[in-house]
Amino acid sequence: MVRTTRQRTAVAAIFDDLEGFHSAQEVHARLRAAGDSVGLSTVYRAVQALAEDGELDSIRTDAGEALYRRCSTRHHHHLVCRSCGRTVEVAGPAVERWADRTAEEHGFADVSHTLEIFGTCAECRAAGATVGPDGIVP
Amino acid sequence: MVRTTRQRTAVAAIFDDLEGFHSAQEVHARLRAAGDSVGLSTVYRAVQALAEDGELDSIRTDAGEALYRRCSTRHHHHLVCRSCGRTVEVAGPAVERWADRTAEEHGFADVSHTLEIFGTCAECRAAGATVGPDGIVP
DNA sequence: CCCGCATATGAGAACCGTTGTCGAACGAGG
DNA sequence: CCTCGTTCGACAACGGTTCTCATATGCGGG
Repeated sequence: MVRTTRQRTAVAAIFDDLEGFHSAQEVHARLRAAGDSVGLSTVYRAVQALAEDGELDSIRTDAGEALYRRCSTRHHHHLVCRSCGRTVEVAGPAVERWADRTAEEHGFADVSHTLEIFGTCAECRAAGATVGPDGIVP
Repeated sequence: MVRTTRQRTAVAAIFDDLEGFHSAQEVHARLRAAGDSVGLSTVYRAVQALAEDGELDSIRTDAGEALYRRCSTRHHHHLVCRSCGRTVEVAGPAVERWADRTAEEHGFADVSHTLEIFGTCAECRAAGATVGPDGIVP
């Protein structure tokens, strides 16, 4: 049986006030900062439980860190600046349809997908960030 | 300057004999088993270098482990079975164009993207893998 | 309203993939 | 060959995540 505890409620509440993706560690820090301290293990358990219940969406960074966010009803993706990290939410219904259709054509069901777009934003280019051909910032 | 050493050659060679995605640790174990021992750090460095040179493709599992495989020259994405890990390469020129155009509309340059599609393949469904709404296999 | 007990918590350790360190080995151009 | 900068590799360190286990606490039944 699943219990509704102070801690679980607190973790869920954090995501109500937050846009975008956040790590378990960040949630833990925010709770601690708010004086509503919750153990780190508990935060991990809570975000995992929420993700399993479909209340949170999760992605993994290149560094292998898991990030979560409130699952918005509208599905969208992220356009991320490699240099300053600024994020723009973009929606692409065509991409969704393409992904679902492609998967079904190969006999796959329960289809989901992850899509992230990376680039250098106008401001960072203007600021003279020299970027190599591989997008590596020296 | 980049040197061609026994170790780098050995790592690259491993991927010639292998289909699909494999972890650095697995490569290390295979080399060791073949008697052609290479240090673990070296394997990590080698796969990273190969990935940067575009010779290997990399993805990250849900568990945060990095997997690599020989990359075909054509840009493509992966359709991965959540249950058995089988991968299918899929190409979607429309998606590429959409991603580039969307990024440019927001003033981003040097655009790249990552896209992975997950689902349950026909065989795994037939094998009776009961899959929850979130794709969690019990 | 209270009990019993299964479930949840939390501090810390363990875990595991990955990355850093540094002296030794080695490849390539001279 | 020789020299020198690159690479190797054993090992330690790191960071995110998961496990452990004693303790605390919802919650349904009495």
